[in-house]
Amino acid sequence: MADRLDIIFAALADPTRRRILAMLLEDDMAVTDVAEPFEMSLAAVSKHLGLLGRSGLISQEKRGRVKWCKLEPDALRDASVWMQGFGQFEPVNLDAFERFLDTELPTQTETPMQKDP
Amino acid sequence: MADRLDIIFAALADPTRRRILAMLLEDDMAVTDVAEPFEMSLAAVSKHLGLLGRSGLISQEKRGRVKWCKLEPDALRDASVWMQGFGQFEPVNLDAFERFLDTELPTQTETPMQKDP
DNA sequence: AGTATATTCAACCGATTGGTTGACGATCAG
DNA sequence: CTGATCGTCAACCAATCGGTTGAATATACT
Repeated sequence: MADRLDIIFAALADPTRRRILAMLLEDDMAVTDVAEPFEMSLAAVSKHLGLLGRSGLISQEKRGRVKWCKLEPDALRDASVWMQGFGQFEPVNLDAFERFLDTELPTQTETPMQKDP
Repeated sequence: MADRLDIIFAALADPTRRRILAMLLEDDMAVTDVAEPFEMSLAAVSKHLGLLGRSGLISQEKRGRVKWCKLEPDALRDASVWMQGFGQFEPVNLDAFERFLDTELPTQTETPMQKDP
């Protein structure tokens, strides 16, 4: 019964999940690496990833014993279109985007993943 | 503790609330008139409106005994900017907007409000 | 084979959500 | 004043959410 938009917006309504999406914006990641910077159990993050997967915002592909998580920005298009329906505001704002990156990827002082030696 | 984006996305995650927003896109409305097309109690719709008000997506102004609800599309800008951060997709798509109007304002066969005699 | 790593599953918990109902305070009309 | 209308409040309910823990499964390493 739950509409696709219901699921997408609900998925976006959690800061942990938004942070995960922002992390995946930079690169595909394994579940364990996604979980590393969060102060919660791996199982909790796994649940978040499951929800994101069901919403279509990410895809997950298991290779060997590690499950790779990949951002699927297309899934945001529906939600974006819906919001643009109210859009008296301008489409893209690069300044705002830079602030967005600063805000959503705050203290990336430690590098949880090692892909660039 | 809940971030502004949390509240906005959570507000958008409910089909009743999205439909209310789409209704208010056409015109300001009183609470009772907003509630009319929904198959739920007035109190339930009042709660939805309260949540939308707290999220900033609408404003409410009481004039006499009727409380007028007004869309505040500016509040969507934060969320929109956040989503545009993932935006490989084009900013505005008018075709999609037309489909959006068809989908979100489905059977407007009856006119719940009488403002145009 | 045996052990370590990656991930999920299942049961549980407290808090929140979306809905109901009935009572209630304002405000308007007669 | 009386009565109808507008809207919220309070208490309740079932379902979902975000988290925990411990066990289970599957793959890799040696």
